[in-house]
Order: sequence, then structure tokens, then C-alpha cells
Amino acid sequence: MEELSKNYSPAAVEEKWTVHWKEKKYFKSVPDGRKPFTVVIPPPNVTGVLHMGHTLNETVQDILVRKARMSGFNACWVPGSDHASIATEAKVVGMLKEMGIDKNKLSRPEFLKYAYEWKEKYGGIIYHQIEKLGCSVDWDRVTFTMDTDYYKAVMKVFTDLYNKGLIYRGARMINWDPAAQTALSDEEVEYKDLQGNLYYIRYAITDAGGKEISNPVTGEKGIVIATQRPETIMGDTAICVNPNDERYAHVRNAFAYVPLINRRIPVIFDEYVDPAFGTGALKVTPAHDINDYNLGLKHNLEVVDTLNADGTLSEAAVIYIGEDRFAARKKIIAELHEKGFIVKDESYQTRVGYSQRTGVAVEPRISTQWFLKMKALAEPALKAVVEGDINIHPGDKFLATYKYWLENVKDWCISRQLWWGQQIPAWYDASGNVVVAEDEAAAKKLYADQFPELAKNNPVLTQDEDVLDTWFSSWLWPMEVFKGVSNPGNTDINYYYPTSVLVTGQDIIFFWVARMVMAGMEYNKEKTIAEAIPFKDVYFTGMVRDKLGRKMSKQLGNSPDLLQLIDTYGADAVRFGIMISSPAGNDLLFDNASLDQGKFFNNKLWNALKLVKMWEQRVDESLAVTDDFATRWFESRLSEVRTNVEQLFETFRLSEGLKTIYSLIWDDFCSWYLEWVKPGFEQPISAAVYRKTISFFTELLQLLHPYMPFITEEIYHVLEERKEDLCVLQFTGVAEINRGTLVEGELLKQVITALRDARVKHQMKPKDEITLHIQTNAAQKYKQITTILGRQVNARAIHISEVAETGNISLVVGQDRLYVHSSLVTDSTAQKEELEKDLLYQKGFLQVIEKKLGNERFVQNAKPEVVELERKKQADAEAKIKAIEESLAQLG
RNA sequence: GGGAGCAUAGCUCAGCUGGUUCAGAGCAUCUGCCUUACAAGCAGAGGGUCCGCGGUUCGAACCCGUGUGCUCCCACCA
Repeated sequence: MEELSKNYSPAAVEEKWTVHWKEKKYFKSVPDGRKPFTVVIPPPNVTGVLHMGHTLNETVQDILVRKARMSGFNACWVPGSDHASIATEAKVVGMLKEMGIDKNKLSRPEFLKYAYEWKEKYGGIIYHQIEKLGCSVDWDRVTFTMDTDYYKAVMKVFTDLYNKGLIYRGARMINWDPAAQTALSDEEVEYKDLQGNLYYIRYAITDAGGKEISNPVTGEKGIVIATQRPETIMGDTAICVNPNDERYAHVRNAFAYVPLINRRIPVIFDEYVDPAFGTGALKVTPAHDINDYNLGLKHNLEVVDTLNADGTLSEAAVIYIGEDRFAARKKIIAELHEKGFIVKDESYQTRVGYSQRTGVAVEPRISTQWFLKMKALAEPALKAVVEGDINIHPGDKFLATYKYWLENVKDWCISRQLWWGQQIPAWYDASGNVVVAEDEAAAKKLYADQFPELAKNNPVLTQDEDVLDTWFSSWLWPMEVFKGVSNPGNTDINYYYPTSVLVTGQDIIFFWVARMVMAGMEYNKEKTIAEAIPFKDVYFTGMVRDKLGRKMSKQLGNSPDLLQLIDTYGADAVRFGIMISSPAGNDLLFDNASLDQGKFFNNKLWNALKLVKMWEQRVDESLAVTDDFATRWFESRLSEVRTNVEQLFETFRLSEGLKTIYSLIWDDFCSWYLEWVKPGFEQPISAAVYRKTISFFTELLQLLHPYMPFITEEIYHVLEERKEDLCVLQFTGVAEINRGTLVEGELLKQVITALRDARVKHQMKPKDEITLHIQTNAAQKYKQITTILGRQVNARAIHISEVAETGNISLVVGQDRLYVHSSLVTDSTAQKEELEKDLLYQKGFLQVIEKKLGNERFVQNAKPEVVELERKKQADAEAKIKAIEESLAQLG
């Protein structure tokens, strides 16, 4: 026999099985007669690396997929990656900068060439990580959101929605990222609390004729407003006060003058202004604040945009042109102070929006963008979830969030001023006439149809410079990975769609989950809701934090490198560590200690293998089985746990499932079962018991396989010569559970533990022999377990009798008295104390039950089973008390 | 400002429909063991006002109200 190493070493084993599984194409899926189980990976950023959040998500998906594959399903897990427009472009721009290249100096094709090179270089990292983690994905189905067909699908959808009147182009106030110089969706802005300053600035006031006016009551000149952003005053186009505010009755039809540039602006009245805030007067800057913008629309105000796209002051600002907005703010504050415009300033708690991608402060800015109307799309998406066609796990924790967003959804700004992404399929002629079509040829044709007169001159059509928001491609993911958009009705989409379960982070519920539902509903209108939805279940994983509860981030350096973790602990241990304590939707505090636990578990399995392999040489076909309690017990126990795990999978309680299997293997199998069937030193083992043991071990490996695929596959093959592989071994039906045997097994454990405890308390070594007397009113109870009991507690003999016996050590287990004879024990004080303590507890316990049963209202109102249970508890307690008292009496 | 969630052992968390699987698991701690699979292990032990207060109920960790403390989401009054 080949010598097994002392400890399990994962690296070589994991490599071996990764290659073998791949060669065998086990994870390749093609439509067949079985039921499909489809999962599409939430595509990570193509140039990113997997962080611990991904690791958790991929592990959960792999567990579900492997379990399904072993349960008769045609499991298909599609891997892929996202071009992640702005995130990737920002990285490429950064890389170019390091090379000394300015993006603005490059042409679009030149830039895209660099971007594709970058993608080729780093795009493989995540796939390598996914493979190292043991994910059983179908590599033949790898999809990238900018693949040729995928690109076409996006063009098709854009054109379709445009033709349906759902996409429009317009000037709106959007969130502007001055670093990336692009629009952002509302969802891409993150707000942070900051300590800011509120500046009170005085504006001069005149009447319509240009005569300076002052407050008739206070005599105060001008009007004071409060602002956090003095650098935007040059964009002011009105001062607004509440019409009901008595303090400002005198400024009706008046004009104010913007400090420093002395531009005349009207004073307007609107109830929007809160008289209680600041001075009750508001400067209106429609170009740089969303509320001011709305106010401007209402009052037909001029819009003066004082900022350039890069966040510097524009010509319109008149002063400090070309200076950065933050530098300009400082200088303007200084100048306002100097010239006496600032009345006072005070510190002020404020919130500022930052770009999720580049981290710079976002500017509200008016610009022309493409929008998608959301209302009509949201309705069916809401219905699908509310009516239960899509089930969100855990429970309805996120249902409310989902509903709220869909009910209050705003139009989606889908254009981005970037190059990396799908370019918007809109073409303009020189005078701005626009046609939208899937490609240039179609656009030209359409143009000729729509503008026949203009088309005669064969004008140049230029495509829109902008690309689409990355989510405008990823919302098609569950369909387009099966070419369901570019080639609808094909065999794959018909077979695999809708997918079974989506596993993702709760943070992208709006970005992605809700929008996928919308797209699914929109492009499967002819189908029922149940067929149109992109997935039946959504499983939200929580956020992975470090063990101190902090978010994982590069800055803190608390985000471990996945490949390094796998090198140190092995992929199985990483999977174990991340799954052992991560209930759905709850944040997971990641600690290497749980990876250690996983590594130790690997080793435990390995050692169990070594033990069983040792027996292989000593199997005796002729040895009769005199006692098969252990095998009968474990069979029932295994069935019980398998049934339990099945239920846990159905409810997505995967963490609980792992705990259950872990305990079954470590405690029930290793600590109890193997000890019970273990032959004496160099003794033979009966063939029947050996075969049962192999079969149990195999079932355990199968049960654990979805969680820890590598070590289970390895042990499966070392345990016995096998033709097939564990990863595709199908689960068989669960054997019958014998409740009586389970009860006997528990009693056996209990008695063994009690006797071990007694040995420790009396300083007796395991080798010291004892004689055991069990006095029981139901000798039957011990009949099945006596043989094992004797061996496990190292008893020379066990006597079970109805009559009382005596011994040096007196114990009560359940209601039964046990006596141990040993020449080593002389002092009985300690055991007396122990028994008395127990007696006191039991008496108190009995009192509580008696009180309960004495309560007429309890007996009347409680369910009969409950009352019956209490009666049994009473009887048990009484019997136990009697046993303890008798034991005490005999100790003297 | 609006909404959601959480609070159980030193730490991380289970505890599904209120009643013996009701106070649990893992880690950590303590004691004893190099026992012929495993010291990455074995055997054993200690440890809790189930956040405070009130209510419903025969009965509450569990249901309701309230207070406190944390977390998250949404909105964005200069």
C-alpha cells in the first residue's frame, strides 16, 4: 500500500483534480432531457481581481451548482466578465498616465487599442482565480459584455427601446464626474458627511429704477443669503425669498447685484424657500444645483454655467477663469472677505456626493444626455417580485427596498462621456438631425427614408461620441449569455432560461438585479411571468468585512489576496472558512481563524482516511458480526442528517448545512462511529463492517463535496479504486431512519461521557480497568449497546440487573443508577457533593413542572401534547430524583 | 427628514410556527493527556439579567409597545 502522508497537503491535489475535471468536461453543459439548473455568474470587472466578496459569492454559487449536478439536474454555470466601462477606463487612463501618455492627446481608436491590450493582459486573472477556487463553471460559455454578439444585442435593445419611445435625448441636470468627465447615474454617487462652512453674503439691492433700497423696518441695506459654495455666485441668476416672509416685503420687483462681478439679477418669490433656514433668502444658481435648476425652470430663469467639464471655472464665471473649483473657492472667499461682502460664516454639517468610480466630488451639471424612461419597465418588474414569481432570500428583508425603488424610480441616464463601452448607435447630420439604428448601414438607410431631400446630397453622418452605461449591457446578462437577445428563440435560451438562482451582493439590487428583471419582462412579453423572469430565486450575500467589522479596502490593506490564501490554506479551507459563518444577507466578519478551522477539518478527514485504509489489510471475510449496533446507528444518523441538509438547501441556509455536515463527520463519524467499530490493536475487522464503513465514508464525502470539492474527490479515490468521479456521482435515496436506534445511540454517548468524566474526577487513567453495574428498570434499554459500552469505557465486565448493586463510584445517567467498581477509588465525598448538587437542581425543576401542572388554566388552555409532555417530564424527574436519593443512601 | 434591519457566552453567530433538541455551536479560556488515524489532536470543565422597561398569554429569547445603542438604504434645504 502506498504510504499516506502524515498531513493533508492541498496544493498538488487541487491542481490534479482541476485538470482532470476539465479534461473530462464534467462542467460542460448542453441541453438534454434532464431538467436544467442554470446559474449565471455576476460578471466581475474584466481587469479586476476577485476580492473576498466575490469569493463568497462564487463559493455559494458553486455549492448550489455542484449540489444540483449531483442531484440529477443538468447544471450549467456560465462564467464571464464585465467591461465595466467607467471603472476600466479609469484604470487605463491611470496606466497611460504612468506611461506619460495623456488620454486627451489620443484618438478614440488609439485609446481603444490600449484598452483592449490592457484587457487581454489582465482579463485572465479573474478566470484563473475562479478556477483555483474550484468553481465548476462551463468554460465553453465564457461571455464578455463587449463580445461581438453581445455588442450587437446592446445595439438592438437600444434601437428597440428608442423606437418604442422609451429612450429620449435631452438636457437635464445630471451628476457630473469632473475627473472622468462623464455623466453618472444617481446610483453611482456616494454621499459622505462632511464638516463644511456656511457663508453669509450680502448682495446689494435696488428697485427697478436702479435706486438702492433698504429695509424700512431695520434700515438694513441689501439682502443676505447663506451658501456653502461661494464660488458659484457668478452663476446666480436670481435671489429667492418666501412670498409670505414679512422681512422681505420691501424687495418685491427689486434687483440684486452679484458681488465681485456686479451682475444684476431679479429677486423672485417662491414658497420653496424655508424662511426658518439661514436668512430666509436663497441665491438661485440653476446651473449648479438641482433644486435651483428646478426653481429656474419654474421661473424661467437664465442658466449661467460657470464651470468647465473638468471642474475649472469657465468664461461665464468672468473671474478666476481656468482655476480649479476648490482653488477658486478659497480665493473667492478671501476676496469676498476683503471687500466686506461676507457678513459672517459658521461651520455646518453637510453632505457631499462623490463619484463611486473616481472618488472626486460630483458636480450637478446641465448637459445633454440619453435617458431611458423607467416607469413602464418598472411596473412588471415589481409585479414579478410582489406576486412571488421571484423569491428573494433572505425573506423579505430586501423586498421593501426593492419595492420602494421601483415605485419611485426615475428615468435612467444611460449615456457616458467615455470611450470604453458600447458606442451609442445614434447618427447625426451636420444640422443635428438624428437617426437611431443598429449599425451605420442601417442608419444611412433610415436617414434616406426619413430625410429624403437632405439625403440626396449624401451628407456625412457622425455617430454619437458617447458610450452606454455599463449596466445597460449587464441588464441583458441572463438572456444574452445564451444569445437570447441577439438570436432569440435559440435552443440554449429556450432550455436554460429562466435561470435558477442569482447569487449576488445586496449593494447592486438597483444597479443590476431590478434592471435584469425589467429587461427579462420587456423582452419576453409573449411568455408568462414565470417564464419571462430572469431567475426564480435571488440569494443576497452580505458584505465581507474584516474581523474588526471594517469594510475591506485597499487603503486599509485589510483585503486579503485570494490566491495567497489558497496557497496558504488550500481552496477547500478557504471555501470552508468563508461559508462556516455567513448566513444569507448578513455581513460576514472575515477572520483567518475560520480558515484554520477549515484546514484542521481537511486534516481530520485525511486522518479518518488513514485509519480506514489501515483496516483494508486486515479485512476478515470469515469474521462474524456479533454486534452491528454501530452500523445500524450510523445509518440512521446519516439518513437523519441528509434529510435535514436537504431542507437546509431548499431554504438556502447553506452555512447551517455546512455546520451540520461538519458536526456529522467530526463528532458522529470520527469521534463516535469509528471508535465504536475500530478493531483492537492489530486485530482483524469483519468484512461486513468494513464495507459499511467505506459506504458511509463515501456518502459523507458526497454530502460534503459541494462545499469542499477537492479533498472529497481525492479521498473518494484513495478510499477505493473507482471508475467514476465524485463530482458527478448522483445522490441516491435516503435510507430509513430508526428512531429507536437513534435514542439508544444518544444514551450510549451519554453513558460513555459520564464515565469518562468520572474517570477524570477520580484521577483514573483510561487504562485502569473497572467493573460496571447498571441498575435499570428497563434492562432492555441497554441491551443493544452493552458490548460497545464495555469496550469504550474499558470495563472488565458489565452487569445489568434489576436489583441494587454497590460500588465505589455512584452515578445517575437519565433515570438509571450506575455503579463503578474500582480498587483505585477510596474517597466518596466529591461524588456525594456532585449528586447532591444534581438532586437540588432536579427538585427545583420538578417544582416548576408541578406548579405548571397544578395551574388549571394551563391544563385547560395548552395543547394536549404539551400537557402530556409536561406529565412525562414530571415522571422522568421523579424517577431521576429517586435514583439519586438511592445512590446517596448507598454511599452512606 | 423617511424607511429597514440588528442587539443571545470573552469573540463570531444559530435558535424555523410562543411550550425538553430551550438557553445552544464554533472559536477563545481552564484542567488532564505525545492512548497504536489525528497535539492541525484526544478527554473533560467553567462561562449568559437572551440590551432596559412595560404589555399580551396559563406560559415569552421568540409576539406587541416603548426607550437605548449599533448598522444599512433612500431623500438631499441653500
